[in-house]
Amino acid sequence: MVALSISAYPCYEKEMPRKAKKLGSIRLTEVAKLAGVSPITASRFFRNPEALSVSKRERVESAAKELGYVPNLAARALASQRTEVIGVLIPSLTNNVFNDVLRGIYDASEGSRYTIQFVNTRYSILQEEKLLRLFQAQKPAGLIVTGINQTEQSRAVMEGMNCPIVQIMELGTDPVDMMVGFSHYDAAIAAVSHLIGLGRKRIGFLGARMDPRVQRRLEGYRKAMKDAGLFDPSLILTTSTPTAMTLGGVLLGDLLAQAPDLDAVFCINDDLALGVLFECQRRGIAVPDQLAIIGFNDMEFMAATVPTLSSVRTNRYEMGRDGVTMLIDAIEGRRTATPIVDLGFELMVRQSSTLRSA
Amino acid sequence: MVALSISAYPCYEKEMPRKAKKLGSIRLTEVAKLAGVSPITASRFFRNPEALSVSKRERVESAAKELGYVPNLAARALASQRTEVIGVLIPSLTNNVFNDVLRGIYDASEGSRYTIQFVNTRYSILQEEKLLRLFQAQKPAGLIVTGINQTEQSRAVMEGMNCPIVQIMELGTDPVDMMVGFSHYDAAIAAVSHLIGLGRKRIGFLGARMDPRVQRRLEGYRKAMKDAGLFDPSLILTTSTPTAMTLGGVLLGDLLAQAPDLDAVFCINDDLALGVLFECQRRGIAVPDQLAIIGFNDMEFMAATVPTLSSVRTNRYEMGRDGVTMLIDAIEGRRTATPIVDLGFELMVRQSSTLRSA
DNA sequence: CAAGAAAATGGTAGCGCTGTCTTTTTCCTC
DNA sequence: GAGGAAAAAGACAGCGCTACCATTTTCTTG
Repeated sequence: MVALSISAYPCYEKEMPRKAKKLGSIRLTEVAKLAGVSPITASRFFRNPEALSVSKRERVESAAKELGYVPNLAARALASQRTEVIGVLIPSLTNNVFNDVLRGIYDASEGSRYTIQFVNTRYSILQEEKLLRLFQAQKPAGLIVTGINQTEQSRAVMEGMNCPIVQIMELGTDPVDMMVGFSHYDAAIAAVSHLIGLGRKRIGFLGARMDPRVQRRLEGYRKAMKDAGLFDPSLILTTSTPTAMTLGGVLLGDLLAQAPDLDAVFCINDDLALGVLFECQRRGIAVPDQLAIIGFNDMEFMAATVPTLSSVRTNRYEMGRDGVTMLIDAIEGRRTATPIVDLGFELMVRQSSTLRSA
Repeated sequence: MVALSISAYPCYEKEMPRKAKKLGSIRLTEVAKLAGVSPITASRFFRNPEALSVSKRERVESAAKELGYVPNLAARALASQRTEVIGVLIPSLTNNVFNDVLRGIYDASEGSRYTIQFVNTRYSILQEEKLLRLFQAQKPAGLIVTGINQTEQSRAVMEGMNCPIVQIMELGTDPVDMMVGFSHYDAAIAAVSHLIGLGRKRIGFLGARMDPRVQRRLEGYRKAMKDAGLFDPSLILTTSTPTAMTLGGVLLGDLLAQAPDLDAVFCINDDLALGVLFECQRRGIAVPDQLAIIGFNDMEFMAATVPTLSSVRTNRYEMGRDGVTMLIDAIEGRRTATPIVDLGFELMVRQSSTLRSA
C-alpha cells in the first residue's frame, strides 16, 4: 500500500528532520546480506521468483521472513517508473449504485497486488478531467472510469496514458480501451414496454439528478412511448436535485398536478420508486390498480415492499467485479478477445406493475 | 496522487524496459532551470512558498505552470521518508452507514494535500490487523480506524506507528490517540426508554450482524429493560447474518413466534425497521397501534415512510468529516485540546412509535 | 569432454526529490 | 554607512530500489 498524496501542489509547514536513519529499517540490502546473495537477486525474488535457483530462492525467502522485510514501495515506484495502483473515478458516494460497483471492484481486486485508489468526480466532467490529470502524472497500472461522457481533453489524457482503461456503467461504440456495461436506453424501453403491454396509457417519467445515463433512460422512455403513440411531454418530470426517497413523493405530487390521469410511472431509480409508493399510501392511491410503479436498478429492498416493486435489474456489482478483472488481465498482458462486454439487464416484474387486487 | 500497491510481495512477470527517459518528463530541475533558480529553491516553492522571496516565488510558479509540472510523488516519498496518505480502515462497503462516513471523510479531505486510501476489514479484526501492518510499512501521515475492538497486536502496531490515529464510530475510555463517536449503549437506552415511556411492555430487540457496536446497543437494551422490570430474554432475537431489508420481515416473523404478545420492537438499524414495517403491512399488524417500531441511524428514508419511522439519529457523516479534520489537524501539529469527541445522537420520534389512529 | 547456448547472478548507475548544512543576500539599527 | 542578525538561496548527498548490461555458472549436445 501507500498512496502518495493526490494534491499536486502541497505545501508543508516546515522541513522535517531526517530522522533516525537505518534505525532498524530493514532494507533489501539487509535481506540480501543475510541470504548471502546480491541485492539485485533479492530484488528479483520479490518480482519474479521463478528466475532464481531453488536454493537462493529459499534463502532469500527465509531471510526476508526472519527480518520481517517489507518493501519500500516509494523506492520501488521511483526506480521502476510505475506503480501498482488502479485508479477508479466514480461520480458519487451518495448514490448506492456506486456502492455496489465499488464493492465489486474491491472484492475482485483483493488478493491481487493492486491497490484501488478511488476518487469522486461529483458528477462533474471537469472535476473528472482534473482527477484524470493527477492520475496521469502518477502512471497508474490501470484506470476505471464511469461512463462514456468525458471531455475531449479527458479522452486525450486517457489515450496518452499508456495503461489499460475500462469504462464501466454503460456502453458505447467508441471505447477508449475496454468497456463493461449495459444499454440504459434498451433497459428503459423494456421497462416502459412492459407497462404499455399491460394496457397502461398515461405512463409518467420521474427523473432526478439527470446524469448522462439517466438521460439515456429518458431517451428510451421517449422512444417506447412514441412508438406506441402515447408520448406526451407533460408526462415527464425531471429535476437536477440529487435523488432521495423523500424526493420520490414530492415529484409524484408535482407530476400528478400536471398529469392527473397518470396510470403508471417509470422512476429512474428505486429510491424514487419507493418514495412514490409511500406517497401513494399517503394519498390513498392504490398500487398498482390506480397507479403502476416500476423502478430501476433492482436494489435489494424492492422485493421486500408491500406491494413488491417492479424494477430493472442492473448488474452493478458485476460491472465492478468484471471491470477490474478485465483491467488486471489487460495489465498483465492477458487481454480478452472482446473489449466491450454487455452485462445486460433483467426486467423484474413484481406486484407494483401487475397485481390486480380483485 | 498515486498509491503504491498494498501487496507486500508482488511479483511481476518480467522486468520492464526502462523506457523513454527524459522524454518530455518535466522534472523539478527543468522548472528550476526555466525559473532561473536552483532545484532546491523550486522544491521549496512547492512545500513552503513563504520561504521564498516574492520574485522567485512568482518565477517558479509561472515556470511550473508553463511546463505543466507535476511532482513525482514516489520520489518525494522516498526522499522525505513520508507520504501524504491517510489510511482508512472500515469494516464494510455493504452497510450504508459506512457510506455516509466515507462521504464525510472524502468531503473533508478534499482540497487538502492528503489522499485517502481506504481498505475493507470485512468485520474481521484479524483482517484489520493484517491491513494495519501493511499500512504501517508505508508510514501513512495518519490513520482512521473503526471502533475500539482491535486485537492486542493491532494496538501495538498502531501505538508504534508514530502518526496520529483517530478511532471513529464509538467511544471508549482508552483511545489509541483520538476518538470521534458516540455511545451506542446510551443511544439504545434512549430508544428503549422512549418506548417504555409510551407504556410499551413487551419490547423486542432485533439484531443482525452483531458487530461490537451492535452488541453495545443490545447491552443498552438489556439495561433499560431490566431497570424497568421488563426484561425477558425471549424478546431478543439476533442473527449473525448480514443485515438487509428483507431480513427485517423474516426476523419479525421469528420474533413473533417466540413472543406473540410483542407490542414494540427496537431494530438495530433502519433497514431492519423498514423490513419490519412492510412485514406488518403484509400481516395486517397496525403500526404503531399494535406494534411500535423504532430503528437506528435515522437514514434519510425513515421520514418518507407511511407511517414515518422513529429512529435514533447518528451523525455518521459528521463522524467521518470531524474524524479526518481532527486527524489532519494533528498531522499538521494543531492538536485539539480534547482527544475524545462525543458527537452524540438524537432520538427522532415519529409516527411509528407515537401516532395512535383513533 | 569441448564448445556453445541458456540460465543464474552481480555491478553500476540512477529514478526525482528533499534534509542538512553552507554560503550569499537582504534588512535592520545605531 | 558599518556591523551584525536574519532571511534567502544553493551544494551536496542519498532515500531504497530496479533497469540495464556484464559476468559467471549450469546445462546441453555433438
